[in-house]
Amino acid sequence: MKGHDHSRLLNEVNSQMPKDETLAELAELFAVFGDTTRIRILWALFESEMCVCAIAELLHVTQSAVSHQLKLLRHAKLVGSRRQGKTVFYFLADDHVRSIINQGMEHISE
Amino acid sequence: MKGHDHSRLLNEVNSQMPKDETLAELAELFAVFGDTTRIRILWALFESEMCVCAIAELLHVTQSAVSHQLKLLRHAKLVGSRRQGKTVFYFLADDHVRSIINQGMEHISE
DNA sequence: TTATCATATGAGCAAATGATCATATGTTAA
DNA sequence: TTAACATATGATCATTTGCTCATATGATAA
Repeated sequence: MKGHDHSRLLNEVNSQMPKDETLAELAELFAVFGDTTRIRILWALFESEMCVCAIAELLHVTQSAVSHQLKLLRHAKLVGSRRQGKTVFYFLADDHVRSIINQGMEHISE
Repeated sequence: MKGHDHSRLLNEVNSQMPKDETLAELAELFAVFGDTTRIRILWALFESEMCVCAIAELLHVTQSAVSHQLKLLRHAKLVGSRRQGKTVFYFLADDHVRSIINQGMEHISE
């Protein structure tokens, strides 16, 4: 046998681990938070809903870039949108977004 | 002038935004959570501290891969380590890790 | 209808990322 | 000291990611 024995610990820990599929989903969710542009978009929406071009102006990035990132945020169900004439307004989907970001802020401010 | 006017909203939102540097730090933190291998490592450490080779065995990944990822987790201050003889034990650094992961789990289980 | 504004999206590219392999470092026992 | 084990790390490579450009779609007004 190679290395020392961990079988007892491994069994114990293994029995408490969620399915790999779940953990992959979780990682995917956090990956969405893991980009400066997207974090800045989310933070902007803390304050109020905004249309795409306002977000682009605010962050000094292309409309295209914002639109691409909003697509990701939508798929992760972190933001919702409503159309009003030509413009589309985006808003935070729910309060998990705030909670998660707040926890993150607490961690880095130490 | 191009597009419609947002100056009032932009000023309002802008005044509430943290520094770009802070937001970048935040994104970097979440990026660490944004990988399946690292999430699985963190989850394993929920249960108890573990040495590198035990983690590698548990997750069926190379010792090298685990070691590289642990380095990232250490730099993000998500895990700590202690040496005991030849083996190094890793453990969760604090409870923010649990809170953040739990919030994430809540979001995806809906 | 056409023109214009607002947003979405596909293609292409440069940069970042995660795994592997080989090797280095650190620790203990013989 | 040497041998064996445990961990760390540098180099390399394939994949992923985020941006830009060009263009498509959607909506309104003239």
